[in-house]
Amino acid sequence: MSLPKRYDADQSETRWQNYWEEQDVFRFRPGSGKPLYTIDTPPPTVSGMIHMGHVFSYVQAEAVARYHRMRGEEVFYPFCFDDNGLPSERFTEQQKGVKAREMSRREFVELCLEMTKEAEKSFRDLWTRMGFSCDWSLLYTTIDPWVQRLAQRSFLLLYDQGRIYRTKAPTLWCPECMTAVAQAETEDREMPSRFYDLLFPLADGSGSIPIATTRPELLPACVSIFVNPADERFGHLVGERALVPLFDREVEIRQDPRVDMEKGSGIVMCCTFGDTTDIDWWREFDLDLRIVIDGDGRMNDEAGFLEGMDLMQGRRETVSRLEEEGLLEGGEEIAHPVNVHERCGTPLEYLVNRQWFIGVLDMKEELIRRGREVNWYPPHFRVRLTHWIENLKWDWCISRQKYFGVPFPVWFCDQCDQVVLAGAEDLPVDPLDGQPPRGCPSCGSKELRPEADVMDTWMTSSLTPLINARWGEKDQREGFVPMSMRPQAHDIIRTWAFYTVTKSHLHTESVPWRDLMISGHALNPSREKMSKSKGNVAGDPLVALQQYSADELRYWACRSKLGSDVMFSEDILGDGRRLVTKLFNATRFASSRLDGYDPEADPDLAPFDRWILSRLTETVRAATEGFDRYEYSVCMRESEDFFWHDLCDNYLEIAKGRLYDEGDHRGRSAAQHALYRALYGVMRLMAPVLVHVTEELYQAVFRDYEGHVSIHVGPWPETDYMFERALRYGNDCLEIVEEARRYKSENSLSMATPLTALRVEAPADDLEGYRNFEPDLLNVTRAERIEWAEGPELSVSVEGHG
RNA sequence: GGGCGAAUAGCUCAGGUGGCUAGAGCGCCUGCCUUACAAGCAGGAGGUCGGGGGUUCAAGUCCCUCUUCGCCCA
Repeated sequence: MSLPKRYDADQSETRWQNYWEEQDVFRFRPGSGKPLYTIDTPPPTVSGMIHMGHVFSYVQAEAVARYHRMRGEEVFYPFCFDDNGLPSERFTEQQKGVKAREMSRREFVELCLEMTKEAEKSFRDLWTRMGFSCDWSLLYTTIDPWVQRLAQRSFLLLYDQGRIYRTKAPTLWCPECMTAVAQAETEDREMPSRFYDLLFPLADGSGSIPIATTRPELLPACVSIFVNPADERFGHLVGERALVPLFDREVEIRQDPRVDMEKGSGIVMCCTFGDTTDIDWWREFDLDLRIVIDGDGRMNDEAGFLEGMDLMQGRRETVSRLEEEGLLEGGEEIAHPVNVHERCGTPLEYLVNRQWFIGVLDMKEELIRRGREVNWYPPHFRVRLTHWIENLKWDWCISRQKYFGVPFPVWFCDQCDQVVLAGAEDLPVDPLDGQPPRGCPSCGSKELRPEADVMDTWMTSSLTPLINARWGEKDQREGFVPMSMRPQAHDIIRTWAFYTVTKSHLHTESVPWRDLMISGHALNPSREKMSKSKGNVAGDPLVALQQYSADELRYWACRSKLGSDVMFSEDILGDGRRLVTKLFNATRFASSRLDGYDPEADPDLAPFDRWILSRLTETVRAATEGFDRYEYSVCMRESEDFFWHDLCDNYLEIAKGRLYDEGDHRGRSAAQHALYRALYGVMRLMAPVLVHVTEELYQAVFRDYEGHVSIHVGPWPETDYMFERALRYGNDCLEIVEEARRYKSENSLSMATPLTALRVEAPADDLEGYRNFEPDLLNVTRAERIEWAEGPELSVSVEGHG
C-alpha cells in the first residue's frame, strides 16, 4: 500500500477508531491464558464539562494499558461513570432549572438519570475521539442496579461486622445542599471576615472580659468560656461565671490548653457548635447542647430574638444590639480559612442529628499499613494518604439527606425503633418503593418505616475494585483481588484512594491494588489549576480537537513526568504535530525503498546496520524500564530521540546510498532489513501514545509482513539484539560524519557537495574497527576517499571539496 | 502553623544509586531546496543549575539553612 503525500489526521483517526471497534480489538478475553493486568479506572462524575485535566490523566493511564497489552498481558480496562450522588443532583438542578425538593422524588431521579445519560454520551464520544482502548462492554455506572446491589451488600456486611452504627451526633452539615457531608468532602477556603471583640460581664459584677469571635450570631449557643491554663492574664477567672451578652445566661469559665493565647483576646467562647474544638469540649466537659441553627441555615427558636433570620442577618442583628448595649469593643478585619462544602462552596455548620457512620478512627494504624503495602508511583504521594488518615477527626458519615443515590437497605420499626435490614437475596432494594421483607425481628410489628436517606456516593465508588471483580455476584471474576493498578490524580487521594483502601481492607483483608499511578493536574497558561469554572479555549478538549489531532493531545499529556502538574497551552501541541509528520514522512520514504524486502532473509549486515539495531535495543530497554514504573515520558523521550536523530538524521542518510543502489543486492537488502526492524521497532515504542498515526503506518507498511490485526495487539519490541562493538564504533563514526557536515556548513556548501578527502586519525587498536564503516562513511559524506592514520585519539579533518 | 513538591538556557522542561567541556524542544543567529520531510537539514550563540554554608579527590545531584512559588492539610 502506498502512502499519500500528506498525513490527514482527521480522517485517519476516525477511520482507525471505527476499525478498532468493528474488529473488537480491545475486548477483554478472560480465557486467553495470558497473565492478567487489571486496571481500576476511577469513574468520573458526569457533572458538567470535561476539561483538559481529565484528558491529561486518563491519557497517561490509557498509554499504560496499551503498553501492557503489547507486553502480552490480558488487559482488563473498563470505563465507568460515577453518576449517583450529589454532583449529579446539582448538575441536574442547574441544567434543568429545577429543585429536587419541589418535585416528587421519582420524577427527580428520572430526570437525573436522563441528564447523566446525556453527559455520559458526550464523555464517551470524547473518549472515542481520543482513541481510548477501554473495553466498552465492561462499562458500569454507580447507579446500575447490580452496582447498587453491591453497595448494599457492602453495607449489610459492614453492619454485621459492627462497623456501621447510627447515632445522633454532631455532623458536618451543608445548609445549602441540606445534607450531612463527610470530612473528605470539605475544603478550606480563605474568606474575608471580622474578629469582633465582645464583652462578657462577669456574674459577680466585678467587671467584664473581652472575647474575640468571628461568629457573634452563635452567642445564643454559648455554653462555656475557656482560657488557657498557662495564661497569667486570665488564670484567676477559672471557676468564675460570666453572663452571655444579650441572652443573660450564666456560663462557667473553664481552662483548657487548646485555647490559643495569641489569637484574638486569648479568651474564647464555646458554642454548640462553631468548630471541632467546641465539639471536643462539649463531649469532654459534658456541656449543655444549644443548637440554634436549622438545617437550612436559619436561626431557630433557641436563638431567641434571632429566630427566623439567616446567619448573616443574625450576625448583623447581634452586632447592632451589642453596639447599642455598649458590649462591642470594635474588631479587626481578617481573612481566615473557612471549612466549606467542596461541591457548592457554602460554609459548613456543625449540627446534631441522627446519621449513619462507618467507624474508621479506630483503624488508623491498619489503614496506614495498607497504604504502605501499595506501590505508589511516584512514591512521595504516599505520605498524603498517611497524613490524611492520621489527621482524621470524624468517623465516615455515610448518610445523605438527598434523593439520587443508592438507598440504605433499611427499615425502622415504628413500635420499638429496631433497625430492620433487607435480606441479602433481595438486593437491590429501595425501601421507599417496596414492602419490607419481614416484620420487626424484635417485636414482630409489621409497622415499619423506610430509611429515606441515601448513601454517600463514596459508599459505592469506594468499591470499584470489587465492582470490577463482580464481587459476590454469580459471575464473580477471579484474580481481581488485588487489582493490578489504579490510576488517579493526586487531588483525590484523600477520597477515592482512602475510601477504597478502607473498603478493601474491611471486605477482602487486602489492598485494593498492587500499584497506584498518581497523575498531576493540567494547568492553564496562567498556571492555575484547570477547573470547570475557568474553562478557557485551550481547556476544552472538544475545541482543541477541532484544531489538533488526538495524537497531538496525547503526545502533550505523555511528555510530562508522572505526578507533576503541567501547563497546557496551544503552542505546546505543535511539538506533537512535528513528530507525527516526521513519523509519517520517514515511513513513507522507507516504504518506497522496501520493494523486494524479504523478511525471512538473514542478510549480512553492514556495521552501521548493526549500529542502528543495537541503538534500537538500547532505546527499547530504556523505554521498557520507564513504562514499568509508569514513566511513559521516558519511553517517549528515548524513542523520539532515537527516531529523530539516530534513525532519520543519521541512519537514513547513511543507508540511502545502499537503498538506492539497485545493483548492490547484498548491501541493499541489509539496509532494508535494518531499516525495517529499526522503524517498526520505534513505531511500536510510540504506539501507546501516538495511537492513530502508528496504526495508519502499521497497516500501510508493516501489516503485510507481521500479520497482527493491529499494531496495538502486536508484540512489544525485543531487547536481545546487541553488538557492543558496532554500537561503540558507530557512535564514534558519527563524529566523522559531523566533521564533514560542519565543514560544508561553515563553507556555505550544500550537503550534496563532494569532498576531496577525509583524513581520520585513531588509535591503532581501533583503526580497524572504524575502517569497517568506510563504505557507508564515503556515501554519507560524499568524500572521494578516506585516509586512515594512527593517532592518539579520534580526529578528523577535511581536505578540500570539489 | 505542619507536610509534600518545585526553583536548571529568553520560554517549556530532561538530568535513578555524586564522576569527562550541564542536555532537549521551541525561540534566536548563519547557511543549505542533500535522490522522505522547508511542518525539513547542517552549523552556531545562549546557563556562576534560586541564595548561603557544609561533606567529598569530585556536588545540578548528598547534608544544613534561607528565599520564592504551587499543592495538600490544620
